[in-house]
Amino acid sequence: MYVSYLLDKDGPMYPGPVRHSGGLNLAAQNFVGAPQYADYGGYHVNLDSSQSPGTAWPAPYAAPLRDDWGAYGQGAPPAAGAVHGLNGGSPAAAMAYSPAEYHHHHPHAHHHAGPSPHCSAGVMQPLNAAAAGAAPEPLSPGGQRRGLCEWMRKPAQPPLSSQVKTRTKDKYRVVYTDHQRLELEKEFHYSRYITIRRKAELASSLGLSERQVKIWFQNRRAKERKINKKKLQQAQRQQPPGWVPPPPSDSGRGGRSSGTFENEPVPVTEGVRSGMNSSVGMSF
DNA sequence: TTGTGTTTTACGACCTCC
DNA sequence: GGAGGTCGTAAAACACAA
Repeated sequence: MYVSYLLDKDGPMYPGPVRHSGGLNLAAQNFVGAPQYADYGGYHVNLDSSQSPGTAWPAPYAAPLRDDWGAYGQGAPPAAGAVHGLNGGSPAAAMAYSPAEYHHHHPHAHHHAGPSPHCSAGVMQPLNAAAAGAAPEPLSPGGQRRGLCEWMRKPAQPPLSSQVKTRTKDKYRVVYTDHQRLELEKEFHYSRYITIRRKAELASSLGLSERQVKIWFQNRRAKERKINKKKLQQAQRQQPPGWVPPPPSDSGRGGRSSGTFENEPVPVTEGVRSGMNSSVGMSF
């Protein structure tokens, strides 16, 4: 699950439909060895502090910060491939990046143990091909898959009036591009709680508002909780009678540090809130 | 084509922490 | 008081079976 839903989807992009039927040849698309994501629920915190936080991300993140609805309609992500399209070389070169690279670009990357799935995978979309007007990917055998780099070909358009919506309007939600979702998933994979800095960077690079990024992470955590809950229920059904499930890790609503996950890093955002638990979630 | 179920954005309410 | 957390939910987008 998790990123896999992106990978096996890769359907039409915004503003078109996003999902497509059936799990398709995702590995060949964006990742090598995409199944590594399958268990990133096993994520845990790596306190190895030898990984010094990187500095601010390089120049590709030049897209202006937007807020809220103003972000909609940014069809094409930044040509630089936003987060990980690192160089201007061949697509393959652009797609590949090493854990070291990741650490360089992800100040908080040291939160994560071991090589990153998608780092080790080492293959990403040829992000920087966008500017070159990459040719569409071949269709999947199922014929429903649209081009992998579909989003690349979408011109940056001003928000249509129909895209600038409030909830009270007839159409109030947009569908994120696969690229946006992929980058968000990647970030989530590295840390379930995004820092303020990373949120700003990601929002800028993806053409989303910080609010959207924040809400995406909230929803993503909720999704994971839902999945974990389902797994737990299934496990309970398989337990012998009398088996007592572990107590819930937390309760309640709200609260910045009330983390409800087992093994959940403390929700920390940025050093701004200096008094926060710095042992886990805070890296700088 | 349509009905139904699931997933994805987005929000409000409520909470905790600074 | 503000920021950001969870929880619950609305509604669009989508998948899929009939």
